[in-house]
Amino acid sequence: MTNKNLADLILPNITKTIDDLRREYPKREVEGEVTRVAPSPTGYFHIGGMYQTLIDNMIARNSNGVFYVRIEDTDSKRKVDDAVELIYDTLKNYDLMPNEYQEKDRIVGNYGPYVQSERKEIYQVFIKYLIEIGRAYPCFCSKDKLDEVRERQERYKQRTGYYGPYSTCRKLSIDEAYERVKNGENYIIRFKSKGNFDEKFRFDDLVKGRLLLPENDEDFVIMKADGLPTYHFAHLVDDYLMGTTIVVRGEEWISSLPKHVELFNTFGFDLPKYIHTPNIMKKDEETGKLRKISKRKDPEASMSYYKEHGYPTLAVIESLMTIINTNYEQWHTNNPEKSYLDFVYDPKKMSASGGLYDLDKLINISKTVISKMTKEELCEKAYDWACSYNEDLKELIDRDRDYFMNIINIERCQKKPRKDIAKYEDIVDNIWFMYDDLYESRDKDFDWQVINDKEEIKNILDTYMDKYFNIDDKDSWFNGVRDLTNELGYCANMKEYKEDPSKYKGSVADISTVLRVGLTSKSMSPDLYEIMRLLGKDRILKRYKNI
RNA sequence: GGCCAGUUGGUGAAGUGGCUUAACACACUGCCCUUUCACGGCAGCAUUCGCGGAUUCGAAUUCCGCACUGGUCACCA
Repeated sequence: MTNKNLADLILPNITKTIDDLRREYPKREVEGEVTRVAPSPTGYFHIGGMYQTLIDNMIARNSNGVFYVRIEDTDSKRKVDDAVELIYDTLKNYDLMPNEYQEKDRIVGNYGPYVQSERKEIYQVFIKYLIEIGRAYPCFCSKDKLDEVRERQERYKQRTGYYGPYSTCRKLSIDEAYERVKNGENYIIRFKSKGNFDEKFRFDDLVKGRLLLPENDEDFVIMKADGLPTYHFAHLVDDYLMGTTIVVRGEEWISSLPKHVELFNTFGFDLPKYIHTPNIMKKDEETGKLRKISKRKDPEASMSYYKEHGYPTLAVIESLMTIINTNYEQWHTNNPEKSYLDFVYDPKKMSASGGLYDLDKLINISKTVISKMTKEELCEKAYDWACSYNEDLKELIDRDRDYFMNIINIERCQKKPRKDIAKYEDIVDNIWFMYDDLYESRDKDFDWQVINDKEEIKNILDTYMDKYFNIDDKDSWFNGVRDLTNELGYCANMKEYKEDPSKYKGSVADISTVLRVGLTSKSMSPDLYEIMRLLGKDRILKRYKNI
């Protein structure tokens, strides 16, 4: 009995060789880097995935290379329906569609299939070869037995794992292994390691720099009972065949790097370059400590969070850019008119430690992004969002699109536009008082600030309506306010007022506040004159009289 | 517990032996501008770079030890 016999027994249908596959997937002829993002279809798009996608995309674009998506669905237990759709929807939404991918039955690119479950035979060609040369073997150990061994290792403070003296099935003779497979015993395939844990090797990571890691000596699983490969093996086969030159993945993979290195070396394949990205951290509300952002505890870990709340995609991208490359913000302020697409990513400018994802920062960036949009652009985006997430806003825009645009346009067309909207979700709360029906139905807490006396408020509003009402143009309107201020014994000039406040009942600021609160019920609003102009005389008078 | 990595203000961070009295941005506070709020402008916010020791004329930067934080140790990726 030979290894060849064993390989044929385990994988009888595999007739292709690695050379055949090499001919089917020839070496790429691209000048730039080949990157990939490899999500698992678990029905969840993690912010860390978006972060990596951005990096992959930039590297490929900057170098004139290729960026592709590979769906890693070798874990049938975790697979979720429509998850692949969610991945591509998110990528499209952020305008990050790759050069090569596979969506439904459509394959774009020559290195597919880009879904791992459809590549089973390809992996098995490599696995069969390994069995033939005696570098892989079937393992019949049960889960229970493995657990027992691990417990014993822990008890005796040994390293856990299937290595050295613990790799029992490795010692089985070919004849015995052959018989047991033939008899229908359950098994998986393990890699036969030749490494020595006490020997270290150097490894250069593009972000982490030089690492010193122990060689792998574990006979880890490469093919599961369902015939699909484990991540480690799929990584080898796919990234070799698909010609990946830079692998971008989370730093949790560093500890399995020795396995990958041994695998690549065994086949004599060149190792890709690696970027191990730091984890995205968050401050825990309860303990006050930093921790990895969590799928279960933190809604903002999911990309759906940003969509639901109506953050512009550009704002999310830019906030991620600030933690991807520490010099991004500087670059952005120096090149305000350029798109983030023009930025050249540099792995050396990436922090090696975990970066904190700060929602406050996102809000600030988002306000700036929205303030730079034209009214048409904002209206369109807000409307798209409202169609799925906010009936009220959709209704307001449907009712009168121009009126809506006029409202959001207040203090927009100036060198430093107003920044009061961070997300589409905020819009209704910002403008409801511009609509009579909402103004009638909402609970209003008139926030009068300085002048609180009912009689005085009535006096101010009455005098204003009688004598000084004028919204023809901004100057005459303001002059009216000034005259009103003087007549009632307040100071119309802020400088004079500040020199000696005791000489006056108050200032033009106080009068303006009364006019603003009387009209909007809020002490904070965009430019008062613009609001008045949009509302028109009748509606203003009606509201003032009702107070 | 073994192995690997990280540790600079409230936060993201710049920093690779003297240009650092530690940049810049967010947050916060104050002032100014402004008819109010916001926007904007200015200023304040780490006497100090996790702790201890060593090297050096000189250390956030180099070396050693310790502490803490994170990652990993699956037929999950």
